[in-house]
Amino acid sequence: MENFHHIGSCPIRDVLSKLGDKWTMLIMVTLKTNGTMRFCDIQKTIGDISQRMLTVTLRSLETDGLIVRKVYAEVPPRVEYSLTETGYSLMPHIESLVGWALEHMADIMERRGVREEVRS
Amino acid sequence: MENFHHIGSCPIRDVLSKLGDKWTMLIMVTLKTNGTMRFCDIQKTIGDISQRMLTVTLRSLETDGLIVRKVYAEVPPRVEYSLTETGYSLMPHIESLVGWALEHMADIMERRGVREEVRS
DNA sequence: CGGGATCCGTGCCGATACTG
DNA sequence: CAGTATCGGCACGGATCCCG
Repeated sequence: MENFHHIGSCPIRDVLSKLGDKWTMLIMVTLKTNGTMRFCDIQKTIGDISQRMLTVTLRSLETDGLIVRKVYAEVPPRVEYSLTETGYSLMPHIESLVGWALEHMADIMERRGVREEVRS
Repeated sequence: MENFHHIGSCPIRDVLSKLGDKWTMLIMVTLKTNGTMRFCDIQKTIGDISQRMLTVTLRSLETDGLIVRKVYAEVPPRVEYSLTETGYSLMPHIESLVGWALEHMADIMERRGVREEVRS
């Protein structure tokens, strides 16, 4: 853990720019939990993701080699997504982070004041 | 690791909304590496963070109880920041994620094509 | 069913100027 | 030194329409 930043590339910036967006982690956790899934099922599981963002994020994950996209030549079309080995190797670290969140997020929310209300 | 999402709060969304922004993790890693630091030193270490974003992010981290802010009644003013116990407890999980990034980011960058060039 | 293309609002963040 | 205040760009992401 050196002082990476400031020169070329920084692993913190890299990992955050890839996985720090609104939907990437949610999709990967969903795929890890449910295994291979179809486009529509992922969308229904997450619930409030738009078609556009699901497509965009899936494409990005596929490009990065974290998920695989498998198209079946049928009508109606069927496309299935699943984690790659690399994608799978990321999950323990995420779960570790989620574990921390489950322990401390209640306190953090309380400090910050829950008077932000519903807002949505 | 259940299907948290869609109802009330989701630990993934929580943790990402708190730590997923551009500077939070960088500041925490900096503080973990260097220990107690002054405002100006943090800024110089990170290099390209603006005064505004450093202030805003530090305040947010303080509110969440991840760092402590200690003001000394001197002239010129001196303010020191350091990780709290809670903040410290987060770092191993981050380092674990950074470790993963160091192993796989090169491949990911290669896949994505480094033809995005410099851009900055 | 599983997208692609387009338009557009919001909010993050940077730049700048000023202060105790 | 360590901020606060204000303005504004621009990218992220939502809504909508269309297609094979």
